[in-house]
Amino acid sequence: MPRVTAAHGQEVRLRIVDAALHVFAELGYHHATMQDVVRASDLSVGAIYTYFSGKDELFLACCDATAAEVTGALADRLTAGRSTADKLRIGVGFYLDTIDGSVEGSASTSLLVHAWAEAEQEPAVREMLARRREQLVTVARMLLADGVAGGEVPAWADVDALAVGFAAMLDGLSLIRIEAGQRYRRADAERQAGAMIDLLIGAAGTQAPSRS
Amino acid sequence: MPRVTAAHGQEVRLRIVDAALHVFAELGYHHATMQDVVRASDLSVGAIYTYFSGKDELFLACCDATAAEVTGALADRLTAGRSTADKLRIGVGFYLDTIDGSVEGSASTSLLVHAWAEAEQEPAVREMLARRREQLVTVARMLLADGVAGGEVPAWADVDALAVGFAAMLDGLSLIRIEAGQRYRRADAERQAGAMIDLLIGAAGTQAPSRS
DNA sequence: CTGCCAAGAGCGAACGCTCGTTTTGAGGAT
DNA sequence: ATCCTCAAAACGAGCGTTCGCTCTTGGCAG
Repeated sequence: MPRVTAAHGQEVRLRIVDAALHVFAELGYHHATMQDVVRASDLSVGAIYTYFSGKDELFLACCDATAAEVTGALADRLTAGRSTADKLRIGVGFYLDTIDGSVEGSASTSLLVHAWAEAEQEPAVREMLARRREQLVTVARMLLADGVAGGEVPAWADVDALAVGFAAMLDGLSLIRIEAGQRYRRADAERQAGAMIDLLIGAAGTQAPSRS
Repeated sequence: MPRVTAAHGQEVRLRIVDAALHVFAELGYHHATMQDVVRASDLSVGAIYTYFSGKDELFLACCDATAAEVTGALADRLTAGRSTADKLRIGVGFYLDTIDGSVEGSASTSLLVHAWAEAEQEPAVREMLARRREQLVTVARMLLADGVAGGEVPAWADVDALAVGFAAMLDGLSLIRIEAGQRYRRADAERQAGAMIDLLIGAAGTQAPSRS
């Protein structure tokens, strides 16, 4: 019979994940040590090992936590947009927020890039990324399909392909953010994604180009 | 006065980099050990340390080597295209080749993703990535500017922003490739990038959309 | 052309250190 | 008194790197 309630257990788990999130995001998976997590969480080694089997499981829990949080919040924000172009811009804005870490509990990009690096070695990480991808692409596809239905996006557009391409661009922008370091300006990223959206909207009502 | 020729030194250096390239690409920067590199190169620990000051310098040399090789080969291939759409498609095709490792001496994506992960901790890695980015974007910008001049790309397009966005999408596709693992199909990636190109070409001759 | 010799390339066992994990014992709630 | 949780010390594996030795090389004297 456990001496503490199950709720308390969840609370401690959350506290650990939250601490680990910041540590992993700042130092990266490999440079971060369990001691760092211990310090950040104000707990002890033993406590962490009673809740997580090891560093890798902890890392996975962090990734899962952010991914869930982010996709949930995205759906909320999208309801605010009226036109498809609006919603796309809101979506981009939100994604850039998560990059900055402005979204509650997510230093998401700094974390994700380490997940991608680990993905080749750790199937569990890869699966987590694949789930995230599916959610991201699904949202994009919905938005684009609505746009086609409303005549805002050209009818000949390959919606499935564009959705993936769009999602890819967003992740690519987050890589650029890393490369830019201090020089990163959010407005630049917004303009770059916006240019793509303009292309989408601007091509509405045209004929499909011939593949020469 | 060196006891061996400078040419021989370069040869050994190349041999080490080549071996390290494969090891890093397969295992990742952190999981790869110097012993792995030693085995792959058929040399000894000492030999490697006479040519490189440490693991990090070796990794950087690998990144530099692929980046240089890739951008060089890209310029070659682009001369084959006639229209801007053609050249863009060739560029995309080439990029996807480097992802597959079809391009000589580059398992480039598997390597780059580890570079991105390290970039936050290692300024030298970040600078290397920034250089690569500049070259990539420059090529894209040139292509797009030509397209505008030739009327293939809408005159109102924000060429600078689109060039960055396009480059971002390519890197994003390589992340998707990692996520997909075995399920990756090159044709899919070609279609996704192609859809973006179609958008660009399809919007030619239109008016700029109003920012509602 | 031939043999000699220092300089430095190549080698790999050993080192020291870090870090993930385990273990043990104290503390507190029941 | 007892059981559970947590803290902290200790462990041991694995890593990058060093260092002293051996072997090879290429200029050079004869």
